[in-house]
Amino acid sequence: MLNSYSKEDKVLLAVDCIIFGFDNEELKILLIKRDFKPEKGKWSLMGGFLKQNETLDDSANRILHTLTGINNIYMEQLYGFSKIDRDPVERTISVAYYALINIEEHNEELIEKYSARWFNVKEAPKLIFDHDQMVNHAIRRLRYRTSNKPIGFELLPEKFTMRQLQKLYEAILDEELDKRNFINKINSLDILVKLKEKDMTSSRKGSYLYRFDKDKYDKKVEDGFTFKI
Amino acid sequence: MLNSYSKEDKVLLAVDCIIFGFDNEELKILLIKRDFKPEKGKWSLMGGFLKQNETLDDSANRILHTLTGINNIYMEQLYGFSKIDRDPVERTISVAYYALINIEEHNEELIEKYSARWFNVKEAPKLIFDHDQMVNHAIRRLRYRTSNKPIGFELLPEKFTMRQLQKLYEAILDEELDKRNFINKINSLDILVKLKEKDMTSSRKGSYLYRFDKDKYDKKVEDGFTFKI
DNA sequence: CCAAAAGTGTTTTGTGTACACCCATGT
DNA sequence: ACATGGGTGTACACAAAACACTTTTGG
Repeated sequence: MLNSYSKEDKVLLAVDCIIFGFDNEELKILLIKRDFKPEKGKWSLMGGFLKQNETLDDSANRILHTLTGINNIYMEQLYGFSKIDRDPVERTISVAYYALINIEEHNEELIEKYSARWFNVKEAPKLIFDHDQMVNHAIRRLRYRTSNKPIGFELLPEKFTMRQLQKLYEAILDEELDKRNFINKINSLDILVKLKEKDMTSSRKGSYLYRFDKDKYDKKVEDGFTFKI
Repeated sequence: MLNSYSKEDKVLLAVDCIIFGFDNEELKILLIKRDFKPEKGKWSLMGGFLKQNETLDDSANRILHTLTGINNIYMEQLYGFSKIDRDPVERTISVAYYALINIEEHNEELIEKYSARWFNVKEAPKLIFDHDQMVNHAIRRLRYRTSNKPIGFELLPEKFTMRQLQKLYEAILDEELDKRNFINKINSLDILVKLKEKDMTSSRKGSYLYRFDKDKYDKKVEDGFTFKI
């Protein structure tokens, strides 16, 4: 009877999450201030250890929920980090995930409980272990993914203006985009619904609100459409 | 004193490798026939368990060397697979890697020792566990990567003809390409050296051999060049 | 002389990029 | 009336795609 690979080494497996948000101006990441050793008081990604009865996705979901109070967050597995001494306490392999949340939805109590704070990705402090490397990896992946999949909307409220969407892409890609070209491109994709409502907070004229039409997008994909910005 | 995360679960961490080769006609993968339980006699990816003193890359290199006898194989980490029951023997997380080798270089003895065989990716047998999923993942990544990095050459001998290179891209992308457009594109990249030698095996006229000029490519990249096919 | 693969340019089409003015409104 | 951001279309440049004939040479 074969019921274990008993002579093989077992290791600790951690999951660390790069949580992205967008405040209408800058791309941000949510970091926590460690209140435990090692590196107590330093900034870090939110993480945790994989449990025996969880998948990596389960674990990432649990960790994300713990810090934000939100379920069903958009997330994607990034990469496995395995340098021998990456965690000075004990050999730990970490699988990094990145997640996209609507920054308005986070739970203040939890943010306080974990001494968490949103940082502009360009002004984030140095992080513990190899977490900076994880963040860089996440940004690269985010740039690629948002250019080829309509996931940017995860960072916005359900209703948003064209200007917000453009600012979002500018923040992610870290480059300025031409307003007319951007709008033409988005409109040619034909996956947004223009609402009758206007957002009046940003100008006297007001700007129309849009909504991402997921059903329409899914149908177009079935017919061979590929999102590309 | 803090020297272990003692109450956390530890898990077995496997590394499984999708090994690609190219025989001038088709994209192939190297599979082994398991001579151990579970699933003895079934086809599988080559794999192994991560050891305490190895990184994931180390582990993948070791596994690749074990089967092929080759060192310094081009490889890239793909994804972590973690379904609870993916391995019926014991909870095992597997990190998949894909690797590219020149199919001529493999070691016959080792191939025999592990009952390995090259399969056309389109005609591969059903594999154990979630290995089919890993292979699909690897093919998608390979398509993306070969379109954006000059790694296809890893699958060819050092000297190769334009026809071989085109066939390689056709096999990877699983679509036919126009001969003139392909050659024009490759030439415009200006990263190959045309040799004086001809390959006389494929036609009476013979076709010129080329070599990838890595130094030239690296210099061009420094100057902002980006490979794109 | 013929079969088989190698080699070679031009035209058309589509996509990306650059660019400037009027509109609506609250104060 | 004016300041502020919102909204709109066209021309040009470049890259991708379509496309067919000539060359070489061993048998």
